[in-house]
Amino acid sequence: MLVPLPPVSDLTAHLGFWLRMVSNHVSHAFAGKLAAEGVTVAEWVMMRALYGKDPMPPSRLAEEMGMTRGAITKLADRLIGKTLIVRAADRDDGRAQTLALTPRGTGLVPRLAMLADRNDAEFFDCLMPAERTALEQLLKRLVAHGRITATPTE
Amino acid sequence: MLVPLPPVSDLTAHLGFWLRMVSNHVSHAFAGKLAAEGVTVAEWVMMRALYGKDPMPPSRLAEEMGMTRGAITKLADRLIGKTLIVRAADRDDGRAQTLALTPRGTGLVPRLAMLADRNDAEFFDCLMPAERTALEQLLKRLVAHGRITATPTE
DNA sequence: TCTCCACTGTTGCCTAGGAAACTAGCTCCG
DNA sequence: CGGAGCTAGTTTCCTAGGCAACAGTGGAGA
Repeated sequence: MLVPLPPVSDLTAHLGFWLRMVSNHVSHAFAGKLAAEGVTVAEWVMMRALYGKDPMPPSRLAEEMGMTRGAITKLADRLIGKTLIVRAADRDDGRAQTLALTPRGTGLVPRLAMLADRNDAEFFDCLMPAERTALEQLLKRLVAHGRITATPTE
Repeated sequence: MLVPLPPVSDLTAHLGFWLRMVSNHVSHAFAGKLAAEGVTVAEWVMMRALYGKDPMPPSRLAEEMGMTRGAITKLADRLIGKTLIVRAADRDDGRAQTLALTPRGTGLVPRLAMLADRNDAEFFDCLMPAERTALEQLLKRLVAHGRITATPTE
């Protein structure tokens, strides 16, 4: 005789499920737009982090982007290969490096920012202004409550 | 003489940014809890999809989970290696396979579902019931508007 | 000054998933 | 009934990131 299975909460019962579903989709769509410019989301985030700032050590980027230093090394290598950023030795500390946008990289950032604006509009313009605000406030509350710090890249 | 940089919208100006920030964090925390049971998020989603259902072809799982068939093959291989699911040849179609939970897999699903419940509570219990509802409605509206279908795993 | 330890960045090695080529079986149509 | 094309799943190659070991440099204390 068959024992009935214990009831199990549905996947869709979790807010985390819906959050991830929307987030994945929005990010994936954005990745597609960036790909047309030959850039990945992680590359965009790094370039945006460098834009308008002094040359920055990789360790700082690792912290801001929530990635390991190893991953930053490789990500930087790729951007250097595309001549979008440059790596330079730190003047004072023989161990340290700094990363900075090239002119070409600097010129690209505003174009990519436009794509980000457009992507956001594409998904969130269907909400009323008050709803957008409500969503933003809720998300920021969750960030604060969960002590969430890193810039998302994945 | 230095030309001032064009102003560029801040990363944090986008709802997609906050969405991803929270989503990543929630999922990462969940992944940590699952890891204690020796399971990944993708493995959990596959097991949950099989729970209480008839044996299912990989192609159907690929569709539901928003992954390629190739990825499903490998994911299934891993779960088979852990004796949590089994693969069987389809009775009628010589090409087709079916996947189904083993008794051990079936027994594990409720334990994992508890972890999912707990993870959701950890992040979202700080919201008032009305706020939870509001967030859920907004996310579901976005899903509907963006024609989003696949179960998120990444 | 020399030694030990901390810190910075880099380098394998490993995992996970996508894209596309490939195999095997099915189906339809001549 | 035989071949062309379709379909299901697998396999291969590639990318991206984490982890951990590593090398080189700096700094503090004996």
